[in-house]
Amino acid sequence: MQIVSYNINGIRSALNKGLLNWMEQRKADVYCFQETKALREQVDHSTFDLLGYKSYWFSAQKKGYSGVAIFTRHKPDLVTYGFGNEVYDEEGRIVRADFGDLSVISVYIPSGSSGETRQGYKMQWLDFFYDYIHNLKKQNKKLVICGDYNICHKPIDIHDPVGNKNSSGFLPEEREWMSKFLDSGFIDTFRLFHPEPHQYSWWTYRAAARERNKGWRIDYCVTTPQVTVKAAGILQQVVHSDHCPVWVEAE
DNA sequence: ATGGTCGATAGTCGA
Repeated sequence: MQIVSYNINGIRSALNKGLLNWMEQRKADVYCFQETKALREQVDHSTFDLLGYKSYWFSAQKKGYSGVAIFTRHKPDLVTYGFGNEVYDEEGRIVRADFGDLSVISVYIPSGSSGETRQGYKMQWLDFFYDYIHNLKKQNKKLVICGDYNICHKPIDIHDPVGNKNSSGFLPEEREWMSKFLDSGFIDTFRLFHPEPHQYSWWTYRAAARERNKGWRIDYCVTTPQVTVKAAGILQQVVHSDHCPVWVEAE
């Protein structure tokens, strides 16, 4: 299965920029979207239907904010919306679809960029997410955890590691969490195939960052070792958002 | 230190 992860920064905006045409050409089996910023009923589904995609949405309680969705050409055996936790589910940040023994997750990890309060929330959220994934891993051995992690793991993953040493998304405690998470039995599939630098998935809209490739790699397709991973990549030329899509070919 | 740019929304707020 080809699985694409893409923070689309508002699905209605991305649709206006040609998201559907791109999906039709790409023909991925599963699209994991983050930051849909809409309710399911705010989007016209007729063209998605024609393309053969069904979608499963988990939106935030707050209008126009956050939200994740999975679009798939294959009918899932099971879909779960959120963690099943009242507090951590308010912002619509995780949805999961199971295809046979393969569990595919679309996750949008909180940003801490707006200040200390949100940074604190992010770190708490990360601890909760870690436990959720480890519990899930006991039952479902084959996990593909796609999404916007809002963390650059290593200096190679950011254009200016020195200048950003105090920036949310590249703080030591966030990078340590990412190391702890991966070391606990998960694979950053992109790095498995691509050791080269300057490979990013997000650029600020400010200061022409994207054309100068002043970016961050914060979007990941992470798997358990039980998943057979044939290839992985970043689609930097695809522009409907301040992020670009990342993908993995997984069985 | 500030502001630079977006999307969704109706205030500004969050990223």
